[in-house]
Amino acid sequence: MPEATTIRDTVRDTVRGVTRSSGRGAETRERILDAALSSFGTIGYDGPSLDDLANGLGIRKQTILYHFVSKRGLLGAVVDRSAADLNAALLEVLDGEATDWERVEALVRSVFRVALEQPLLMGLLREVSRPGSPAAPRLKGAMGPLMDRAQAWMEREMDAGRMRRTDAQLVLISAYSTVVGLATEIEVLRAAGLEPTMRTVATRRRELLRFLRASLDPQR
Amino acid sequence: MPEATTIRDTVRDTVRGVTRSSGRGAETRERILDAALSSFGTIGYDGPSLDDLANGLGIRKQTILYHFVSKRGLLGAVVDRSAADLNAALLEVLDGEATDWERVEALVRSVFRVALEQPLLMGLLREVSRPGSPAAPRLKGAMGPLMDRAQAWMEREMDAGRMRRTDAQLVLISAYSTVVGLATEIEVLRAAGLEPTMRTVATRRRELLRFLRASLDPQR
DNA sequence: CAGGGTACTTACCAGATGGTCAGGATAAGT
DNA sequence: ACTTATCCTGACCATCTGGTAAGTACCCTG
Repeated sequence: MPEATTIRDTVRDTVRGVTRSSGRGAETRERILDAALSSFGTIGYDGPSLDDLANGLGIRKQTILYHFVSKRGLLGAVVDRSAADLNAALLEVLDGEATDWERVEALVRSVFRVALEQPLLMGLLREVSRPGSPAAPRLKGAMGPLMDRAQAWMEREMDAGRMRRTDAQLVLISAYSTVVGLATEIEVLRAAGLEPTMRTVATRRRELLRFLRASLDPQR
Repeated sequence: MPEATTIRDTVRDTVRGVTRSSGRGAETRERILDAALSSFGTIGYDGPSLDDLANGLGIRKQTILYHFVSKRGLLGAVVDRSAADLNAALLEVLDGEATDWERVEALVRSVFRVALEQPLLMGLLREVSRPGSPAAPRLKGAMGPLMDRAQAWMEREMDAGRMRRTDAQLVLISAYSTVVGLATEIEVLRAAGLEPTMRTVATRRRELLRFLRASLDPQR
């Protein structure tokens, strides 16, 4: 049975990885997740073999499979953990007291802060944005609710006239692409032999804010 | 000898693919290149196996290897052909009569036109921008001269005071990232179920032009 | 018609990869 | 001391993958 392995095992694969999350071997588990995030985020899901990952950790591949059942299970766990990090950063802002345009600015700054602190996470995002990526649905599931919430909030703001009326989803996607593109840009800079400076990032952030302002701000 | 296969066979692999380029089987060759561009540009170099590609074409995998010697040779040929397309579009502008800022605008429009007409090519660019991609050096070799020329031209303009003085390379990379990011954005839009509209592209182009203007235009 | 180059194929293979299975070690509970 | 659950490992395997070897069919040219 070489086919029909798309939805079924995506579900099955993570039953164990999710439920049992603390105990003696939790440390190893985290180390595996860190290494996987690093590798998946840079060279992609198919980049490292389980043996590669295991060797890098001084561990046998079977240990990885013990913790995550399958390679896709590992990917799922990595995506889940990273999405949780992003969600936490964004929820903090969404639950904060900033209002209207301030809140948009705060959201953007928050995302860019995460991008700077955890470039690997951005790499994973970019990787996951690829068409064929097996993690795409997983990420959609993990980040979807937040996106829906953001979209709903924006539409409420629009209804109240505090935000110019446009397609909220389109704006969100555009913003998302900018952030993911930032990861790409950093990689390209590195490939060209230039260390990414703070200036690059700041420029992009300014651009994104300007774009959002142009799309959303009711005055002007 | 499992290692040491980076530079040597990149060179060797394409000897045949490049030299013999017309004849009876040239049609098959082009069909293979088309399919490879499409697959590499969407799901990456490791995405399709040679069997996948061959099956999609109703051909045996050995036929592909006959024409391109190895899978990397195929990738090299795809990158070369795509880079040639891009080069042609850009050279047309560079050799044109537009001057100063007009020329920058013409270049940007030219690139975006190519991006719209050949989205697959953009996909390949994005794919190639990934850190581990085996095609990165190849693209660098194929596009490098043009980039150098553009950079030299920009620096001449700067010396002549017709262009504000900044790091030409940085500006080029930024522009490149924007274009590649556009490809990503289109993919994300598709993944979200939205057909990419002309509006998205136009917005991005306007942003890029504004960015370039802000970076380069001596007045303002 | 002999000979050689071109285009393509069948048969086959060595290595890598994800994954299974049957343990072994250690600490905790009874 | 015996059991049990957790964590980890060695041995093994089925499959897939890029690649090689050895043809076959079809021209064209002498």
